Amino acid sequence: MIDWEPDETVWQQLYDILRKRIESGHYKPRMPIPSITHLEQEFGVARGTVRKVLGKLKDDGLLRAIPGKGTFVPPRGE
Amino acid sequence: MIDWEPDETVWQQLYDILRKRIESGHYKPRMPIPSITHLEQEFGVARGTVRKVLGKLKDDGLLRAIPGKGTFVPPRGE
DNA sequence: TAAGATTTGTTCGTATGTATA
DNA sequence: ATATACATACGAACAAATCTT
Repeated sequence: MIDWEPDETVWQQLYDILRKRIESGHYKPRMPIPSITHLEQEFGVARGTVRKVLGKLKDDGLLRAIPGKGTFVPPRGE
Repeated sequence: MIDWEPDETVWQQLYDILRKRIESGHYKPRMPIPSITHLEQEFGVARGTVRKVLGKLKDDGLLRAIPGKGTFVPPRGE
């Protein structure tokens, strides 16, 4: 999934992948996405890289994190 | 704060600034100073530059870093 | 009530690559 | 060539919130 001889950086590629999963409905509103630890393992990247991407998606309003619970796709319009 | 057409290098200027903050008591003993990430943002410099300066202040005995916790001003005499 | 597991959040430590002067 | 400075990316430890047993 991640290209290790990249035109784009790792975090940019991961951003694109997760954004598509949200916008395509693969990750559904009101549902938690996989945990940071799970995403690290799924994509073989470091925690910091995952957190950087999730931070940007939060800035975009596409995700909302709740400490101790998980990271959610907000319901539409909220 | 940082002069971008410098007589001194960026890291030297940052060293002077942080040293003054420690010696003036602006950063107090037993208290953590702002994180590396915070200092990056406060001064608009790169992580490597902050780490270079903190490394020198540690060599001087003016700071002590504890992984996962923070970077502290040691109590006097310790 | 207490203890453990899970999850997000934060921190320092380290390495590599690129660009510039 | 060397030093400066930036960005990226890795790892590890610590902390706090939440939930379950």
